[in-house]
Amino acid sequence: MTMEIEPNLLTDVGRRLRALRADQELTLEQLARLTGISAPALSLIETGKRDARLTTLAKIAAALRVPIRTLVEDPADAASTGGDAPAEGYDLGDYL
Amino acid sequence: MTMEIEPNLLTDVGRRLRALRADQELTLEQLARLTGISAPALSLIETGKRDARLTTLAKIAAALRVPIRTLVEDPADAASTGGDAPAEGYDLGDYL
DNA sequence: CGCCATTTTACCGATAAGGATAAGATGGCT
DNA sequence: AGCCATCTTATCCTTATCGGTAAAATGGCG
Repeated sequence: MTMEIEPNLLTDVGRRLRALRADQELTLEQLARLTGISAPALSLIETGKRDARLTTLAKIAAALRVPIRTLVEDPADAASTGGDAPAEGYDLGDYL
Repeated sequence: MTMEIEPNLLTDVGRRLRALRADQELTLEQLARLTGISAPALSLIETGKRDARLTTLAKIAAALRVPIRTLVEDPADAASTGGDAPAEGYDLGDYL
């Protein structure tokens, strides 16, 4: 029951990224020039095979003119989480 | 006015992370055990000296029980961006 | 079918992430 | 002042990102 880091995180981010790029009708080559990130690297990220760094995601988000949040999080999930509240009330016991 | 990749992105993320950790009164050591990320690595991220990978941020967010968005984006900025709309209407000309 | 754009995969080299450990800072406390 | 917890910085090591290039899939379209 040890909640392990959502194995499809990278796949989901990749799917969203590809959808956004498709919306703006950009090729990997074009997005590569806009971001300074090579097309092969973008391909790996879109297919969920690469664990991109934060600044890499930021460059992509900037080029696509969307907030980073759009790449990183499922909009539906963002609503369910309520707002921003730290969740509170769960004790770590003496595990620490 | 050419918005260049926000040079203080890492610093901002670090500040938010440290604030969240302080709220839950966790030491770097404790967060390190919760995330599997070493305390020195966490320190570098919090001080904006390290460009963490997406899965690293995800592990931290999970341990702190907040959505990744909370670490990555300023809540004020999230409001100003409107919602999620791709911004549209800006032509790349024949730059591509 | 062949061509061509787009994407994927595979290599290379440089740079950086991340764990481990240990050594300095920093700060609070008696 | 000393002690102690916490945080920072430094070093070494393994592994991964990322750009570049080139080669292989993939997919239209005539």
